[in-house]
Amino acid sequence: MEPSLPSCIALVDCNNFFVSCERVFNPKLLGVPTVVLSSNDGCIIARSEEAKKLGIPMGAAAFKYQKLLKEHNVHVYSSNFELYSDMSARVMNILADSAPSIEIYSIDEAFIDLTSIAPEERFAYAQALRARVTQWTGIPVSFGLAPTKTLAKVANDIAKAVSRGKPKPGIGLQSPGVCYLDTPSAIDAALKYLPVGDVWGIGYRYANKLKGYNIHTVAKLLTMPDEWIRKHMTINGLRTVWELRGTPCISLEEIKAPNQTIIKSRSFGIPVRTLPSLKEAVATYATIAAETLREQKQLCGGICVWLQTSWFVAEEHRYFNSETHIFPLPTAYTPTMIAAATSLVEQMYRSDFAYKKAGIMLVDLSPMDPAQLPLFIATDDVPKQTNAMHAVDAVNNKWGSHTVYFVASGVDQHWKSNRQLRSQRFTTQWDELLRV
DNA sequence: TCTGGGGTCCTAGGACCC
DNA sequence: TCTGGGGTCCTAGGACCC
Repeated sequence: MEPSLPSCIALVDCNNFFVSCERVFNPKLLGVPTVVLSSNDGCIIARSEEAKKLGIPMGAAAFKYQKLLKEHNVHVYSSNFELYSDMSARVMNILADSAPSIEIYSIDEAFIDLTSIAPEERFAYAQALRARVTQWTGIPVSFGLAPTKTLAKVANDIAKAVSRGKPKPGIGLQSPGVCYLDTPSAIDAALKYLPVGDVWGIGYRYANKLKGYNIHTVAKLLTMPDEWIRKHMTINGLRTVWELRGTPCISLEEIKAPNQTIIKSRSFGIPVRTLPSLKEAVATYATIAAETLREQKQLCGGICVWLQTSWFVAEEHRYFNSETHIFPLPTAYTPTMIAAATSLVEQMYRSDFAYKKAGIMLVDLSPMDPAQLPLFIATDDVPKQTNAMHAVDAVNNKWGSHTVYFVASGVDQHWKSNRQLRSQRFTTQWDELLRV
């Protein structure tokens, strides 16, 4: 008899999440090919099953598939992150209410720890929870259950295959959208022919490198000695391998660690050539970054700004530059950050380029409370600044973001990203509610 | 042949994830 | 014409300290 496994982690993954969100509010999209584009309508970042069957790859440049999309009447949407974030919160709340403990891993994925549930009840538990999420939110989800996070990812892929009508006979317990790798032999069977590149933690570079050593499947990878893995794939690769062998090395993080950096960057809807427009853009990014910073109750010690042209122009028309400003006093005060960001843009700006993108990064973050104050710098203004930002945030939270804003961000913002194909923000804006 | 030993901090580059 | 945005971690090497 096989011994019972010590731990059980479930990976819950929303199927084709952004497309599924659109479908909740627009049922005519059900069963027809549908895709969602990235910011600035650049890439295809979510595809319905029907769209995948047309051969549209993940991350494809939208303009390259224009013709195919039209020919097959594919429904195309700009991304609507306000909607997706809200739908994500609904899914996560249901999971958090039901599960013993949860780590929200990304906008469409969560790990939950089912170790405390009796092994013989876990499969039915997952089926019931899956049905509840779909019934309450309209979002289809998949559950993969296994002793470690990395194996739960593998199980989740099988669960999705079952949903598509392609079960893998003899590998653990399976039903549409649920797979439980419940025994060592089920795990062995799941890994036997699995390509190494399909494993969580092994990207295409490592997959190529492994191919060079004639290692194509996970089963083969697991025969390699620890020292070899450590040498060629660092400690992270070794953790992945141990996880595949059934030993948990990546723990469930129930409490999200504070960000170490905050990045805001966007491509422009049109090529931007003038300094004032670039300054407006980085002032806008500094403003929204500062909002995120204050939301997280953090201060930043520095700001890094970059400007760039498109990568897809002749080399002599390419330009990238970045500069960092260190604040003498860590801050979350928007005007200070706008001043620093726009002054860095002035330093880097060259009039002979067409800029495609700019961005800012807040670095050296520290907690707002208790703040580490310097000895030799006057801090008299800090309480006033804190109160002012508190008031601005309160107004914008109550009456909608951008109710009060800094004129440095520009008024018409003609450089803004394209997103003409965005659906309504059905769940977060009163004037965009679904009409029946 | 052999050139002291033990540390910290920073940065660039490379890897990964969604 | 048109190619996303936002994150984390590890390692090697150099600068610098006593």
